[in-house]
Amino acid sequence: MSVRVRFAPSPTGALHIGGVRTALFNWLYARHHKGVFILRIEDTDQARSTDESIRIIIDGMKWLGMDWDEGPSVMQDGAVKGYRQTERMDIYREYAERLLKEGKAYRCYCSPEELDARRKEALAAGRPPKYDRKCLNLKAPVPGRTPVIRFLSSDEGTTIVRDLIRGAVSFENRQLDDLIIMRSDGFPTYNFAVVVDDVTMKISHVIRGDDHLNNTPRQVQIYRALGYEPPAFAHLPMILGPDKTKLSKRHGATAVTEYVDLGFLPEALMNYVARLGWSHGDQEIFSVQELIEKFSLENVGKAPSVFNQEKCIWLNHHYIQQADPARLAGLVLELLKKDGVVQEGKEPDGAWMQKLVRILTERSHTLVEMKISAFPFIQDAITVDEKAKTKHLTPEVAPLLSELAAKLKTVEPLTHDNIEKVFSDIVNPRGLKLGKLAQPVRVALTGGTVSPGIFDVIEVMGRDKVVARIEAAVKMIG
RNA sequence: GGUCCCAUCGUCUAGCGGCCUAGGACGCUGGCCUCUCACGCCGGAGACACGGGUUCGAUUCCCGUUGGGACCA
Repeated sequence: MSVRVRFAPSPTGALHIGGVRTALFNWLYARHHKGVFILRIEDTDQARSTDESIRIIIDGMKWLGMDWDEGPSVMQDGAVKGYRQTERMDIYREYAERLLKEGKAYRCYCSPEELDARRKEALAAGRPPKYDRKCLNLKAPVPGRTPVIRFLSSDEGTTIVRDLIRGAVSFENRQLDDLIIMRSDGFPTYNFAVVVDDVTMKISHVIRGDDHLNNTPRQVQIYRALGYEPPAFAHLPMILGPDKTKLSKRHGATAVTEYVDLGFLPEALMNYVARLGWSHGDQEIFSVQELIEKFSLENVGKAPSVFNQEKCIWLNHHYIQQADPARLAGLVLELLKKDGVVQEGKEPDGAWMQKLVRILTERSHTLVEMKISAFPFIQDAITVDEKAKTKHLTPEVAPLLSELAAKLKTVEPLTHDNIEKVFSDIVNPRGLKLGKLAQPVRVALTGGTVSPGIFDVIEVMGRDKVVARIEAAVKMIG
């Protein structure tokens, strides 16, 4: 059986982590089985759906490197065409008509108020608040009312959902009432639209969040009523926030765009999200290729998992170490431009940017950290931290700094090893430890007490800035 | 409230009856390295929710309790 899977988000806002995980597992499953991955937009909630949201979802997936074989296209003017439910209205109507004709669905004219009243009544009488099928055997339309269409569900026996992750989950049919499949405004309801979509798109495996597990028996019944065998289901456990409730905005960053802004690399986020609910022995680090090779629904767990940003940062650090310096240089440069630290057209030399990035990589957990560490190298002026100044820029180091500045003026070439020699020549005769000179110089050059190795700093910062800043520090001491 | 799902260190997880005095990773922590901060390396604390079964033997199977979650209302 050929694999056809889909990711079907509602375009009502950002692409959040939960959505990414669902998309990722579908994508990995498709790529692993050399199947087809479809992106489909569930925009029947017209009031909340926007093209802007679709574009955000598309951008997010592209950023992560998830490509799809079938899906909507973004036009020149930003409009989104294809693979969206609002373009498929007549298909839903057609299928609903069919059920109606076959006596598997019926029109219902009950108003929301009436339904509500009867529900309360039932509740008060201790009966389950199910729809009472008042309209089931209606002979003629009720004048002045637009009907909804209800699915006639069976009220005996059980419906078994065969789930690749949960096993067989059974539901008593009498618990399920005759759900509305078409609203009075002519729009299909979620449970009906998904089934019609999945049937017409020949979806083989429905991989989605387990918040849909309870909807599944109804959908299974609709599949059968329509004359199709249901696809294979795989309900993924939820991703929770640190307080173990469903991950949401109040838990901090939940949208992919936020992870971009926080300075994450897409491969780090992908690796992290893949390991949420899925594992492959003890392995933590997976390239995209490995994920595709090793991914299997059998190794997806059942328990929900908490999103842990610390671990995601650790992975990001790992991938920053692995990344090509040219790529990192480009990304950091973008951030510097966004901050206005670098002006358009006045970009530093590319080779130099790479040199800079190389000395910053080791201690950067995010691109944003890297960008901040780059400031002293890029900006003309630095601000010297007061505490660092009083601690390290003391009168007794002034002569050492002066001597250093003088010597650095003539060292040729200005390389790590040569600089190290200069430091030794100043420090050794006096019986001082290197740190005695290195820390003050660090403060003089960067304004703070944290930086890459001081010889690297000097080499990359360049003679002019270095000498000027050391001399300025000497003056500062007075 | 009804239905359904879930339950191993703080977190992500390995474990698919004996290999478990429960392994790895993040985080935390002690040390080493060291020009600062990191990185790296070595070590440490830290979990099978509880109670019944089944079995020669349960983290692993079954039932219940408790606790979480989701959906429907």
